[in-house]
Amino acid sequence: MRRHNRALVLQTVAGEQPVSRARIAARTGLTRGTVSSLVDDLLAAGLVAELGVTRGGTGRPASPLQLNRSGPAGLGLEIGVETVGACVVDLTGAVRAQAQIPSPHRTEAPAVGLGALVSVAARVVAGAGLPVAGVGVAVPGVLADGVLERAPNLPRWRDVDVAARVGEVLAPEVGDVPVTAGNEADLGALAEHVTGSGGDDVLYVSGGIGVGAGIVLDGRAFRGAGGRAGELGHVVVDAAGPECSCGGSGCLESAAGLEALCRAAGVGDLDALTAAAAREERPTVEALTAGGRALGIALAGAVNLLDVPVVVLGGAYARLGRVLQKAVADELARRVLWRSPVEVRMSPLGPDAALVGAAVSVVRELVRAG
Amino acid sequence: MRRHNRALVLQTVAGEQPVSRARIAARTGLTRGTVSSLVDDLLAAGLVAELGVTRGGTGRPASPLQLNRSGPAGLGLEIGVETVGACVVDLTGAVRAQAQIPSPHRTEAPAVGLGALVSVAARVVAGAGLPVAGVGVAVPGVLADGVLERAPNLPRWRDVDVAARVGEVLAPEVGDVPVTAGNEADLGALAEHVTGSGGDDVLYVSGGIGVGAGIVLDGRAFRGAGGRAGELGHVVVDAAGPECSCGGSGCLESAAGLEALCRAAGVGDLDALTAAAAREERPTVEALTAGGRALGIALAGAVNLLDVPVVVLGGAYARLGRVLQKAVADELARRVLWRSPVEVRMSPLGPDAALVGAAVSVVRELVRAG
DNA sequence: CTCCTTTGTTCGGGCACCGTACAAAGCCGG
DNA sequence: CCGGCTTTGTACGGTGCCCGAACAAAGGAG
Repeated sequence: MRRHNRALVLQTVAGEQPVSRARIAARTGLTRGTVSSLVDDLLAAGLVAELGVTRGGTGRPASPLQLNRSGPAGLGLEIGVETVGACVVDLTGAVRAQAQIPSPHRTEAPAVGLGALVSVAARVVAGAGLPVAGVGVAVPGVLADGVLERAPNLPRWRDVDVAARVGEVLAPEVGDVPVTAGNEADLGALAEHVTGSGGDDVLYVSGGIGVGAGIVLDGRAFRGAGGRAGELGHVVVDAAGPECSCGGSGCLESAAGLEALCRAAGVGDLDALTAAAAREERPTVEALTAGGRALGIALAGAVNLLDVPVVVLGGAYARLGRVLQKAVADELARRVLWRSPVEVRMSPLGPDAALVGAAVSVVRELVRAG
Repeated sequence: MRRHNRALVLQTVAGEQPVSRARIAARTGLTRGTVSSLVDDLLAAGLVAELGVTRGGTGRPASPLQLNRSGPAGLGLEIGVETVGACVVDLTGAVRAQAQIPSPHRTEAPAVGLGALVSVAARVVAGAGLPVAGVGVAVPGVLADGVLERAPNLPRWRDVDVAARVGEVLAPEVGDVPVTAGNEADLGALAEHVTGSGGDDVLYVSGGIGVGAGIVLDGRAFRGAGGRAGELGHVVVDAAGPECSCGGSGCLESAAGLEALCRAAGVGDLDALTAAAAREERPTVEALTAGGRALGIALAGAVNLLDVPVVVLGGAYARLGRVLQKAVADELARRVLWRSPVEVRMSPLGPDAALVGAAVSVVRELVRAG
């Protein structure tokens, strides 16, 4: 009960800072006295801090409160296909330290990757100088209860209990804090939702060799009954299209995955594709237009089904500029049933979204729990 | 606070009846004393009833509680394309009275339909003999805040505030009770979820001239940010397919809508199609197989996106038998990424699902609120 | 017939919130 | 320069509601 109200107060602070005790009382419906008492708890726990600055108006100046930027922080980790990364965000969600190093997970066993993860995490934690209250790990694959069930690009990690293993190797660094693992696209969606100052419903698409979607509904990540929601890559965009490794045919990945885009544009990798897109070379523009159309078709289906007002293009897509964005937006405008336009944004976080999202998921949970 | 706990107790009774006070206490974590006090409230409100039967075991016999079948009931209404219907369900969700009459909404103004609705509602309410605590209205169209925003098959009802209008005309019959309006497919999904004894996540597809989906996530109807979620009919199943009235091409409706199925099978209407399907006539079987494949493609996309374990085929589809079900299930098995099979059920409620769902939504809300 | 088990009720104790009253601290007008 | 005004934050009694323990009730087992 008190716990609930403490969380309510904390969320109010998070939603509008700086804010006075009196304003919190007005917003939550609690009494000023009750709020004072709850705020005392939060101050003692180090979750909020008092500014002390008394910028005037009429009446007694308020004593403004905000989330404690030196308080407990979240450590985000990412296990990419060929990299590991780490970042620390404070309670406000601001990134305080970040680093990334290469790590060949396709060829090396998980133990090697975990070693790399520890080293980069240690550096980042030391750099930030904040107490770590929890760890989030982003992984490109399907998780069930923290166990990696399916990860096409991380074959040696199959059936690894990521959360548990990371917790073990990281214990010397950060102590015995809760570790959660999440899908890369889901966490990317969360990051875009939080930093994007967007609404409470976002469909985030992470482009890469695979195409995954993260869904934020009503302000929280939606993972489905089995934690596997968001597999957009194998939506059918052309029933007559090529066979796919998934057993179907005409999947989105075959038309708008990174490999298909590179092949159609006649370039070797994402960097070359990005450069060619920036120069607006003819075959690349055509390839991106065709891929964007396919993506738009798949997204239109998802938007019609979920009624989401904002679509964010992230991952590799974030680097491919306006040609892609326009093709997607055109197709959405044509196929979405309602007239209020669906907004198509390029991800401002780009390839860091998942990493930041992993860290943000931790502090978000801290704030939610009070 | 007390309200919250009262609701908790009521939901426990709803989840497992009959049930003793002591068992409720064990389940909820409250004290037996507290539960007793809360149950007294619920008895006074007429929401639960005491059975009085004391079937023995060891120890003092319990006094079993269950939802009051004579207590407040929900009135469900449906405005179909050419019919109006009404039904009353008691607190347990059991249908206590039901009726349907024709009403040509395509040609007549809403006022005429409302008149028909009142007459059928009055009959059903009298037949059930229970106090009506609320009204739910199912409508085949997109609603925003109770206003019918888009309803292709109900052109004269456009922009009508269904909930408000129904509330006005029904006030003499049932008094001043809350009226809510909902999409037909959403309410159908709710009904299947509640009666189907299924899990908390269901994707319900209502086949007809249009194809709509109702989504139940985590035990509650999901309507999306703008209340328009579930438009499955215009998912693309074949980019090269025919143009559609929605502006796109190759939409599911063009391949698996009722009109397409009839045309492909060479029959005139749903009744003929149903009969031909029952006789397993060759062209009909082929038409249903092709339609079922298209439906399966669209559903696979939705399932991959939402990770829903159960798909229910309802509306007209409920009458089309195993041929359709098999084609859908085959396509789902092929295209859904995870190996745990997606269950494909035929709706047991059939065409009544939306009507029952409208009534169920009312009592569900009563139970949720305590 | 007596004991035992389980149920439902009753009664003090305490926690948390509410309402009100009061001190604090800066603006504003004379 | 100073008193009123306004708004903020704190202190104190009152109340609602839940918990824990003790107690009466009601039937089965030996």
